[in-house]
Amino acid sequence: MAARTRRPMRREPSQERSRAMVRRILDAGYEVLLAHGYDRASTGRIAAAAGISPGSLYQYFPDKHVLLGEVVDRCADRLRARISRAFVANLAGGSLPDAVRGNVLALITAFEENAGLLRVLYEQLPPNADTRRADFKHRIDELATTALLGYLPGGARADAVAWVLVRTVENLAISYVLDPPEVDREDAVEEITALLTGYLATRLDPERR
Amino acid sequence: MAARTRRPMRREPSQERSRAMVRRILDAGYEVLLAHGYDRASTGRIAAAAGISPGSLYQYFPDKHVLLGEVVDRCADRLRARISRAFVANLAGGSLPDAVRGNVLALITAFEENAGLLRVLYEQLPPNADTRRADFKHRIDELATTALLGYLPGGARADAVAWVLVRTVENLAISYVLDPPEVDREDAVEEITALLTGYLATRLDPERR
Amino acid sequence: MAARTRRPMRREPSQERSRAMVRRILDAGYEVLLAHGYDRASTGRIAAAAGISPGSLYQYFPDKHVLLGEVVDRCADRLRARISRAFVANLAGGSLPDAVRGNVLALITAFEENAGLLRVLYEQLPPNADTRRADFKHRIDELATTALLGYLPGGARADAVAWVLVRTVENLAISYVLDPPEVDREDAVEEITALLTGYLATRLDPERR
Amino acid sequence: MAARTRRPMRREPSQERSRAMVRRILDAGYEVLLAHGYDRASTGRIAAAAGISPGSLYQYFPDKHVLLGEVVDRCADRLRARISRAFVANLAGGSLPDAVRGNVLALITAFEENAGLLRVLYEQLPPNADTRRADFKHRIDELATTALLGYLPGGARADAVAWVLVRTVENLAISYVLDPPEVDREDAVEEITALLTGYLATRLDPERR
DNA sequence: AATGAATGAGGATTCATTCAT
DNA sequence: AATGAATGAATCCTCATTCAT
Repeated sequence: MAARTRRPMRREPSQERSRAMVRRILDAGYEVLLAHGYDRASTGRIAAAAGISPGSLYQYFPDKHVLLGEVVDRCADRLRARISRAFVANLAGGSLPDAVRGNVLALITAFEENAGLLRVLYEQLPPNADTRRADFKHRIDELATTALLGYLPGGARADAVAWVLVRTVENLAISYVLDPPEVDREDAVEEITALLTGYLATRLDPERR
Repeated sequence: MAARTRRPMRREPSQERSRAMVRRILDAGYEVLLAHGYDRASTGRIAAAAGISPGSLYQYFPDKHVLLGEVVDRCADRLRARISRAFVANLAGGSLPDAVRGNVLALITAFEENAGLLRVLYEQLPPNADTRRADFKHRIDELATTALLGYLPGGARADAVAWVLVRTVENLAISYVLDPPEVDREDAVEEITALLTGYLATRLDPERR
Repeated sequence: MAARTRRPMRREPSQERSRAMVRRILDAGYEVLLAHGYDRASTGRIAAAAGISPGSLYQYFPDKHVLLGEVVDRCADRLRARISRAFVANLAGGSLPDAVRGNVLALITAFEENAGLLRVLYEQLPPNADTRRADFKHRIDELATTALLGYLPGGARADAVAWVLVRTVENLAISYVLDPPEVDREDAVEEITALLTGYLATRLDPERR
Repeated sequence: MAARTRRPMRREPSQERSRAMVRRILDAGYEVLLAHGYDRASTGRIAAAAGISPGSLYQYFPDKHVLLGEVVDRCADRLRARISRAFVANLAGGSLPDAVRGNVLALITAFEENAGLLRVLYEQLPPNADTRRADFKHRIDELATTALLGYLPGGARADAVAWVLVRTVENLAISYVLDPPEVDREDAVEEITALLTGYLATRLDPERR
């Protein structure tokens, strides 16, 4: 299977192998995280899931928390990428309500497709990794804030407005997915859209206020 | 094997005593939870905090998770009571914006005064107690929904509207407290109020729609 | 086997039991120390030797090093007691050479009878317990110094003289026991005696110098 | 199974290279031993210090203990050489007390300049290397014994006398360096000299006895 | 009812050693 | 000869739970 290099590897495929191993471990960590939850994600289980020996983990990560931290980072990055794509696909919409509806729908869908991951990120606490989750949130924030600031007038409260909008969409979408109400999906989307549209209309056209 | 108690228990109001003990243990659990976080909340520490022996915990709770579950329940109940009072105090407000602003402010304040508790409830996961947090949320929901349904016309989507409103206020208030944005408190309150008022206006007076 | 106390132990025999357990653990630690050496003295082995479970060690000692520290202390104390008795038995001797010879012999004998223990104390390093061994030495020092200062005039160098004497006897005795030379025991004792007697004679009677 | 080396090894002076490598490893071992102490002297750290891979150690040493054993041997040899030079420089002295004083001083100085090494040899136990330290001692013994036997009459107890003298000087010097008493250096040297001179005088001139 | 000592499985981490390349 | 990744046993310690008293 391996290349039959006669010379002692001048092009260091070890770099490659190492990265593959890290990937494998992170995948295993992710798997264990979803399957057992944060506190049951022991080094033993992760090693087993990665098909390696427990000691080998420490060749690639200094300790368990760093490892799990990177797992969570990867989760977050994936989710962010997914969301990013969703937003981009809906920015070009026509009327304001349509654009908003599209984005809300896209966000909910993105979350629904990653419910397990969302649950880990939002319900399984990395004990002292408040930071990490905050980081994740802030990264989504940035993304959405950037997208929204285009629509807003540069008024003094632009930050506050962006914060309200971003937190509202995100929280509602997450609430809808992680803690589903007994409400039709379409109705939910429609109401969220109305909520945001009304607010946005006010903020986009200050005179109406 | 049976207990070798000589005296037939003097008619002590054991029912009473038992309840007092449960209270004491739950208080200890709460204390430990706040002081050490969920995973460091060991039975030993809780027993010590309650001034009893670890074995005695099992006289009152079948295992650690049930115990901590009830602790979390009590936290939630306390918080709910606190919020309930806040709402009640602000329902009688005059104009719609004033009433909304009052409630938003009350909610944020209530959360701020219980930030530690909130952090435990929202950032420290009871490992498989997804249920529990959902329960907590739902109970707050009920409360607020009840309060809000009074304002809403009995249209088909009343539930959806209530859900949106409740989730929005609560999530925004929690976000503001647990993950404070760089936004003035007054600005935040004002924007949240605007968001909700605009939406409520639409929903309260269907004709405008 | 156990006492059939009907009342919940007003005279706390637990105190007693606890002390017995500590003794048992320390004995086990000593045993393991002699049998396997310091670095192989693992908590597991000690627990096994004590016939208890590893976790139980921590009911009585905060960690392994404290436990082993106390084991070493006990060794040292035993040895010191042994030596103390030996000295006392020989202090009443008649002529100076006889008294010295008696003490040298007593010390060597005491060490010979505790060679294993001596080996642990002098050849098995408690990694950071330099302190501990120094303590042990100093305690023997005190003992011997006290004994010797009686013979010395209160000259300025009394300390130096006592130090030389004590270190010399002790080190020679230990060297003889731990690292036996190819020299007759009697000859060794005789030479050590001569060494010390000559020096003492000089120091006890300054005029001769 | 056999090594698949294509070229017949170019006639490299492998013998030479091998010896150089062994030296490098032993130096690394010494360095690690001084820096981290015996139990922290892991193969990994030694390999790192030698700038080679852990696996390569096993090309030159069958296992860790042999490696460290040789490290200790080298330490001892170096120390012995140092001491040897010190003795030689002081043997030509005039009067007996002067010669003795010179040697005592030289020994203490030599030990002081190698206190770290001394500490490893005397306080850090090679777990079962009782042997090794004894070896070291015996080699110093030989040296000093040889030097001293010149002064001694060939009586039956020459060995015992030499043993007493050597052990006494060495132990006192080591005690002084590793476990410094609260005694002036000069006083200490003077007393040690007196101790030895008195004894030597007796033994060198049997008639006085 | 209460105790609290005892348990023992489980967890994170280290490290001497091996082996495919 | 050299590498260094992989191993896996061993180590220390924690903690939920039980049980004799």
